[in-house]
Amino acid sequence: MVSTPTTAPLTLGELARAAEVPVGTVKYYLREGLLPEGRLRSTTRADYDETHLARLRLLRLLREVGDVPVGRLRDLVAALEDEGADRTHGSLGVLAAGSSALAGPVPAPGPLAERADALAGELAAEVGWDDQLRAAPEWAALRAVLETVLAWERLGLPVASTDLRPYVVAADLVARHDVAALGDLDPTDLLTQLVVGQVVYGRLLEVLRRLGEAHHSLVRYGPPDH
Amino acid sequence: MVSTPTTAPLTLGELARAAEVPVGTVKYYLREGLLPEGRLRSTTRADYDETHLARLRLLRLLREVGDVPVGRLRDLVAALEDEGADRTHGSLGVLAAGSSALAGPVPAPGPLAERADALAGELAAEVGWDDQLRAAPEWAALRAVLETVLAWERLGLPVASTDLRPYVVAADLVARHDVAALGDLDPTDLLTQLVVGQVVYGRLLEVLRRLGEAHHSLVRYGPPDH
DNA sequence: CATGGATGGATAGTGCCAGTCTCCAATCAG
DNA sequence: CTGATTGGAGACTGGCACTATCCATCCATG
Repeated sequence: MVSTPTTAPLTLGELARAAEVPVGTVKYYLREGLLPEGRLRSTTRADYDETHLARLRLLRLLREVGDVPVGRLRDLVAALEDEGADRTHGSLGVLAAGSSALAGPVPAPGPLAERADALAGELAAEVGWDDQLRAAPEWAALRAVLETVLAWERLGLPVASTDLRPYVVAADLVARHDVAALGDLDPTDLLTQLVVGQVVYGRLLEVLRRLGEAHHSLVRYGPPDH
Repeated sequence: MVSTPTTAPLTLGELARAAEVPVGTVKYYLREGLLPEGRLRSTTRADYDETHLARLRLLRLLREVGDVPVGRLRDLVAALEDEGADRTHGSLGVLAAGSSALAGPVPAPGPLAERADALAGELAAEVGWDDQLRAAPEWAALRAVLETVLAWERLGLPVASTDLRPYVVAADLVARHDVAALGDLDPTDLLTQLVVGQVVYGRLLEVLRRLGEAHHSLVRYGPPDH
């Protein structure tokens, strides 16, 4: 259950230094339960190992690159840990838990829920996504976003499923690749990989899109006539 | 320069009600300069028009859907306004200004900058993006993200340009569509449209990606064996 | 015409978040 | 031996995005 450390144990200070994080922050994460406690060797000495270091690095990555709030990190850590304990869920269960921990709570359905849901259905059909997904929390998240989009329709946002097609196609392309890239790891590492991928490559996609827009504007409007 | 209002003027309270925002918040935006002042009609009466309403709605959308911090909204507003005044930039100029206001400041290059830059070059070549882009702020943003990705390479993140290909392809697909969808509006509206699109469809892309991952996990791992 | 409830404007205060600081007694390293 | 570190608990900070409170008008209504 507890994997055997293969390297020399670290003190809190060393741990902090190794991850390039202030000691105070590490203490804070410990307090918040984001980082499991070290094995206490005396009143003033506790041992941490490379699993702590990996966890700490993960936490920092998610905070710095992904701006993931500490509260959501806690949910994520919960998913990570009760995976270790409880194996009743398959890989999909872990992934689902982790993914929805990252996504956070979904706003309640509003007045446009119906239309949003129908639109979501059209979009999913566009790329042949499974109908079972309608029960997933991700579906609810999609519905929520589509509601906002619909609310803005009257102000000029295009919203027909054909207007949105490129987004689903792009998402499907990326998602297919993401899942294919998941190695055949044990569920915990798999979850880590998924989360990191979602956050880091999410940022990547964002900046690539912006750069792409810059390129295509250049093509359409010509170089700046300063 | 100042477009003529076509509807009856609003008082601050009416403006707030129309946008479903607390009056206090509107006052706050006024203070922060996010919203231009109304035309003062007496000590206790100022008139606002539908341009104020549109602006206010835009601000709320960006904050609520996009989590855009108020500071960046200020930059955005600056881009919006000095577009009105100063026409020396073409459409591209406006778009660039708005886009980088949204993106925020780019972190300084680190030790991996060289490799990141080379990688960025390979990615751009993959989809035939213009070389001039190397000078754009978006390029620097891409470099910054790639640096983080590279920093995580040793911990298992794949990073070869072939691994990243799907992301660029998807980004190009979306960006091409985004730019094509920009109407032939005057520059200010164009900028608004770009910004809204970047934020709203950015969220959309995010949730679609998650849903797509759920679908493809389902395909790969089968339904949950609860 | 009086008057109660806005309104514009200025200033101060709130709640939350993510750390950071300060102490402390215990203990380790030189 | 002794000065620096450590783990641990608590209080404190700074930034952000609002809210709340005041106040001197002012306007709309009866």
